[in-house]
Amino acid sequence: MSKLGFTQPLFTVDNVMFAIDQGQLTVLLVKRGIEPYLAAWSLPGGFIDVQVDQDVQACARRKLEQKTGLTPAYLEQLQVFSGAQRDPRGYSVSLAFFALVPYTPVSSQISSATQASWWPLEQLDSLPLAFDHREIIQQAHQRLQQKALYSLLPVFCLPSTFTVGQLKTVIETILGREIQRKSLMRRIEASGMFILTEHKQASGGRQAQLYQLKPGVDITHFSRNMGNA
Amino acid sequence: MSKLGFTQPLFTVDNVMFAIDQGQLTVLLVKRGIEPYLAAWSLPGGFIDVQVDQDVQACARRKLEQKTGLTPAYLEQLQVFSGAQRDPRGYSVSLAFFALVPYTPVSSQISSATQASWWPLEQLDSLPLAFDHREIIQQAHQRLQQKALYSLLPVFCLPSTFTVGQLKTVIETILGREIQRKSLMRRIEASGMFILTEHKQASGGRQAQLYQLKPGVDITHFSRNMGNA
DNA sequence: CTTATATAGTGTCACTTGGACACTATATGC
DNA sequence: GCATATAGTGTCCAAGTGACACTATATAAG
Repeated sequence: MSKLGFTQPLFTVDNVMFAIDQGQLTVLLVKRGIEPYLAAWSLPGGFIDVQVDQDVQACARRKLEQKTGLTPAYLEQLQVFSGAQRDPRGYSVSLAFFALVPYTPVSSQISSATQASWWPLEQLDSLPLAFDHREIIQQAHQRLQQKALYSLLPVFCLPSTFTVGQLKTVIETILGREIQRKSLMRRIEASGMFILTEHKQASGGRQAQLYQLKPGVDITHFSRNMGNA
Repeated sequence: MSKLGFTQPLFTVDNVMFAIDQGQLTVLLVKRGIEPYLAAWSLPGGFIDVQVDQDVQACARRKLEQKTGLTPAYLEQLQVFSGAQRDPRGYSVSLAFFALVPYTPVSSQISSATQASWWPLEQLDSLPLAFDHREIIQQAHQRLQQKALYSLLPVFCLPSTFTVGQLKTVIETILGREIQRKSLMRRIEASGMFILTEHKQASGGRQAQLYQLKPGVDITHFSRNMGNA
């Protein structure tokens, strides 16, 4: 049995927070202000503060708040990325989180020197990213796409009241292809997750019903995947 | 930005390894030889050795090998359990793994003083367990049941060649209810994951076709759940 | 006011895949 | 041979999604 006093790895937390902006799936990144990877873009995260953070989830929320000023609408563990090589400072273990939020501009509301910004996934190829963050983002993206097939998780990319059309667009952006409005409406009703409100107009056309998440409901997992996948 | 030198949490790895023995879903536990929770049963795991373990996955395998003499047929990350209270030695972050293996007796092959043993899930209620390991086991059990609904992952609880009847029994044990043999056969064929061999007899009856996992195949994820769930 | 058009929502049928269950196939033991 | 036990197939039904036509209601142009 191991005793205390062993060399421990560096434990950190990273957040992959997604939002939809102008029909594009975007991820929140911060520009690093210190070595290593100085001035490279990276996932908002950092070391846990055992005095402050009740658990790793709380740590993830705090890091997001501090580095970007945003609070995730949805947050779950993704997976651990680890190894001796991934961080030049030493053996590193990083727990990546996967988060969703309605799009909110972020450029000016951060007090610290670090710069935060939303980046469309499509533009990441040409962006210098720190550590193995490119791979982490890719894993998170896959998870998001998977969940969009068997749940309505993408609602967390929308404001508290939204229309079916908006949700359809968000899901299509995440999946990268079109889905049937009819199928989506069937799921919205079958899930029982939502309540109705008044009306609202969209760009020229019939007014759309506004939906709202019932407080405290769990996300329904459907027994079949959507989108013939 | 955090600097090095911060107090780091204790990072550990735990394994929830399942097998089927005599029609019962069992989990592999070891009796603790040190404080805290001396003499309580616990998940095989421990501290990472940054000199030896290439990553957390390798650490999990090493711990299983050292403490139980077994090598998992399947191993994946479950999730992190963390907090200031879960370990009296200090703020603790534990990455739990979820593992499957064909049942193998384990009592005598361990060299160390720690004692390892398979425990049926049904008997855990009356067993004193260390830390929050009861909750971790429960989470792993849920994950296993979920995966059994949309994949043939339970094959990793069987020897390298097996019959449809055996797989059916394993899945039924995991789910705690019966499934249709016909449905299972449809999935086995549709997955393309298996190849055939000769024959084999079961207790009085027609000989059953023996199947074998194709080397290097990925586990198929079906687009619908099985077992009307 | 009428009409074109754009978006919201419904009706309906086909297709896919699991559930149910009867039926056939092949082994063992009496 | 016959009973029985397990293996495997044939077939119909049920549930949920895809496709797509059709209806409903808003705005804008003439």
